[in-house]
Amino acid sequence: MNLEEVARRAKVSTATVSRVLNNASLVKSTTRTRVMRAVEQLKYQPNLHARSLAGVKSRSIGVIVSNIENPFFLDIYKAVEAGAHAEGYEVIMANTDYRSEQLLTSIRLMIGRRVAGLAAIVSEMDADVIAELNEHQIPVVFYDVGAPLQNVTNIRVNYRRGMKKLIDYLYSLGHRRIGFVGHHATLGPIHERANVVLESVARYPDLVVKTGADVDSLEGGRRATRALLSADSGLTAIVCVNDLMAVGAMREIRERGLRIPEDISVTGFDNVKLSQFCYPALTTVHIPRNQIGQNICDVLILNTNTILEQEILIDPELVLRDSTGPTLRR
Amino acid sequence: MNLEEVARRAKVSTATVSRVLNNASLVKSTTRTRVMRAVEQLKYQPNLHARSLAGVKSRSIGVIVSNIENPFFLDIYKAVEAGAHAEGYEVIMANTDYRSEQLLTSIRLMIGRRVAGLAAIVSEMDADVIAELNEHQIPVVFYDVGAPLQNVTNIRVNYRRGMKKLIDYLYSLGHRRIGFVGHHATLGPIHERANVVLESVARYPDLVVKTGADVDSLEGGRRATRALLSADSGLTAIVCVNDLMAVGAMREIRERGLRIPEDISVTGFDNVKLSQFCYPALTTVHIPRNQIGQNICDVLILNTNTILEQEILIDPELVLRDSTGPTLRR
DNA sequence: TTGAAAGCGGTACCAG
DNA sequence: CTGGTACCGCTTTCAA
Repeated sequence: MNLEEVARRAKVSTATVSRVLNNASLVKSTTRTRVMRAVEQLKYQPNLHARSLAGVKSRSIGVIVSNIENPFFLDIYKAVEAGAHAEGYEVIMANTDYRSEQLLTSIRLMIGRRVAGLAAIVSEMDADVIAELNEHQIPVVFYDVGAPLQNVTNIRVNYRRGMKKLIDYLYSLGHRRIGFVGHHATLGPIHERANVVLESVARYPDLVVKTGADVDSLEGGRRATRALLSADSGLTAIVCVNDLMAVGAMREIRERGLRIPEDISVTGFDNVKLSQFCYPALTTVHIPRNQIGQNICDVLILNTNTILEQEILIDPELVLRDSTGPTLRR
Repeated sequence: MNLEEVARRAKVSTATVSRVLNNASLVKSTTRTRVMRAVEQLKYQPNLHARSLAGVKSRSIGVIVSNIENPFFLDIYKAVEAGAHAEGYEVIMANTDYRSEQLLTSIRLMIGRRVAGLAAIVSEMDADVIAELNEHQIPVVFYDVGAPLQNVTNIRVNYRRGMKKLIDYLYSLGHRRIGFVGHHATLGPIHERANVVLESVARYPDLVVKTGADVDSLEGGRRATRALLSADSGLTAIVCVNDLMAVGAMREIRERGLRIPEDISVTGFDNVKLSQFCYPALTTVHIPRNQIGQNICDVLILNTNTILEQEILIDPELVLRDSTGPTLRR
């Protein structure tokens, strides 16, 4: 089923059919309806590959995320999709599961598809990946990683500030032995969230921090917490790298017969919807996913980046709920 | 950046470059390496649109879901993706948010992309959508909807049985006033899950059922439950159409100062991971998402459907946890 | 207002 | 083993 068949049926040339379909230049209304009817009858759907090959400007952007099971990434994806659809763009999603070879594969796939722009919301990132991306013209937005470069925009959240607020708050509540639950990708020497927690030991000499990590999931949060509490039963607070893992952490704590927050406080990060619906509701730090998604669309589709090589900085704020409280233990 | 540039640099023809890239027919190893080097240096990525246009068999399948925010759909998607990747296929995802115009749009997009197969995991479905799908040759798998047709496979879960088990269990616990929380798409006259609940009134003459609905989300579950309890504070159990909404329901119940399950029992459906991590852990019905995803791949990629127009039936089983218990109220 | 034809970037068949 | 070339389906001048 192709243009030619439609053209034959409508007794016009393929050029005319094409014109009608792209409601472009003047076509006599009688021929137009004739063509429309043929299209209708044949249930013709244009071959999108041929269309993009023929040199039309690409009408799709790519979004690569580290873990689509984490609502944080899903929210950003959905925000991008909403913005893209509003401009008549399609978005192609890819998931890396924090594996950097998969990131490379995904990037190549996107390039192969000739997307108009690419957003990489990932923690794993090699220098050569960035280099490869730079070879191709394509506009890119990085979140949370990546160096400023030609035609790449960096969106970063000031995790440092967010984490600091969290730690200060816990310290003021009397917590002195804190466990940090991360996932493997957050434990590299580059990663702000874990680092801030570790560094706060310098600011508070009487503070003790233990760190643990597992995969980024409910299960992972639970396992990491189990390991942490088994190794040090004196912890009075568990700081999690994100809300998802925090919900897993709470599960483990409850299972040990401990109360939250009376025995142990728990904090998350991101402020995903789930953090309001779990029990107890989670103290966390809000990351504006919608805004991030919108920024991505602005840069990739509207080209609203007045300055290329731009950096968008977001200052996250604390959200106090019921999973944190003063220590009753010493 | 195209084949020709690579060919020129390697001093061979485009045909040869193509051969090397598709590690096909015999190519002298010295030329092969020469080509490889050119590809490497130019960081050449083949244009996938051109490639599929050139008539190679499509290496991608489409998956359309009603609500990607509901982990149930996400799990199926991921299962399909895993199976597809194992066979070297890509999967393109589309989300309808339960809107049937969006379903039509998505289907057309998939056809336009010339996917090798299409899975529609959706509740919303018009007859004309099915008809349109039937015009094109493409193999299709429906979940939960759709009539048997040429080259379409239907996967269905015996919701009837699952729901019956749930209701029987609650009845045996002493519950006589039950609220059902659905989302709009489940309240049509076609929909098994809601129907079974309604029909059970015939089996148990002293049973009273109230139904409510909202959007398929945590929030929706909460709002629907709020409406239900405001209208009838005598309900002793809330049966939810899925786990996501059940978690929302539990939130509302707690907020009213009621205990689960002492005051009100709650049930979910699907047995998503979250149902084990919420508090209290949710009594639910297990739907094997991995198996469904695998079935989809089998049919769409491996063509393991010996009989076309096949129907795969799944019998779901009850999972008892902590959100249900005997009624203490009358 | 419409048609003919030249690509777009690959693949694969046919010669050599 | 390698090159030439005819498509694949659509868009877009250029002419008529």
